[in-house]
Amino acid sequence: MGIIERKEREKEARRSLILDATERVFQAKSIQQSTMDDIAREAELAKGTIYLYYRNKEELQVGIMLRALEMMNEGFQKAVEKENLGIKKIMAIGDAYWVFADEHPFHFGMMCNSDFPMRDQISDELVAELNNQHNWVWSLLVGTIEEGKQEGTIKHDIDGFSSSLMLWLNTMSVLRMYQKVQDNL
Amino acid sequence: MGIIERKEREKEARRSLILDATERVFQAKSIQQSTMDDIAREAELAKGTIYLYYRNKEELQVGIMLRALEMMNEGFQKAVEKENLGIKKIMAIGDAYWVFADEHPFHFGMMCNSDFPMRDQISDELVAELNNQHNWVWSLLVGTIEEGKQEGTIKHDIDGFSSSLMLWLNTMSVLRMYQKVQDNL
DNA sequence: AAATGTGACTGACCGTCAGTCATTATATGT
DNA sequence: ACATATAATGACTGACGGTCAGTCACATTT
Repeated sequence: MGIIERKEREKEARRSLILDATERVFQAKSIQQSTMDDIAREAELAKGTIYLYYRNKEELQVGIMLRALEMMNEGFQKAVEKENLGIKKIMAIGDAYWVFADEHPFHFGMMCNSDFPMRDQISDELVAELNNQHNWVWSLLVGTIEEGKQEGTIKHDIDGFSSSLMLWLNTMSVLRMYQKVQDNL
Repeated sequence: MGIIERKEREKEARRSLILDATERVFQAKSIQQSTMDDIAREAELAKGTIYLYYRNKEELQVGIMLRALEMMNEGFQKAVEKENLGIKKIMAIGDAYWVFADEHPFHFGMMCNSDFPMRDQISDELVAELNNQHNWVWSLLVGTIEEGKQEGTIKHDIDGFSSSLMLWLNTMSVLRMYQKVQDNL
């Protein structure tokens, strides 16, 4: 049945267009200030239609977070592919991180937004996708550190898990704060 | 005229009691979930009365942020007083920071809340008080580093300003992220 | 001690906005 | 052409942040 598949594609396209509109509105006003009516108007749809594709405003927010994560992970993937040695790969990921935050401040901001929506108001699918993306980047970090240890470019006594955690926490949070400080002055 | 002064004191006490109630409500539910009616009920006042003391919900939030900053700065003050050498003082401040985040997680969370209210919705007095507290802790850091340099316990080629910034960004943001990660797992 | 003034306090009310649902429009199958 | 299913709509609802005309206890004046 090609019809069902076509409908599926169309539905997916709609979802994407709605997210596009949401991004534009969120970027123009703040998230708080943006209303569902704004988003509906921007998407050229009735408000009720939005709710056929996203359960509530928070799902829209998570949808954009997901996009941001995917964009960043893509950048990581490319960064890793360019290098051969584990230690170089880790450094390339670090660079890609800064580049992403610099080139896509809006998406970076969305990605590490701290007033994170309650999980139970979000559809299981979205939560699962979020977890997927998080796991992917996580195992990339841990895996690359392991790789470096095998090659000898990273010391053996370094624990992949905890050093990934520290790397992650540090860059993520410092960048975020730095951005915040820049905004306020 | 003692009456005016008494009224002034009473007004200040009310403000404080309202903040107490707000803290209890914010702690029980999230900030978003808390309604002004909740706070009024908790404070045993009519909703309108709250608005005689605070312009809006966000001022209440800032009020609590201020309390948190004051608490932390007090801890810093005590930490500094216990030590003689500049380098020791800096380390004592670092310890005090961790202790504060550990012992007052709610206030710590409020203090570095990222969905910071728009400044123009907040009374000038509150903004000024916030700036006071920020400046105080800032000059404590920079001053202490200078002190250490004079004594020779901190290297001369260290720039007080930028290293304070890095110290601050690092501890503040790492701690915050760390707390967040702990919350979510 | 009566009249007048003050301002802290109240809670019914308003505008806004997230979210719903009965109705209408459109596409598909026979 | 008709029946059925699916998609889209927008008027409506309820909740919430914020307002304001009115009340009342107490201070001040006459």
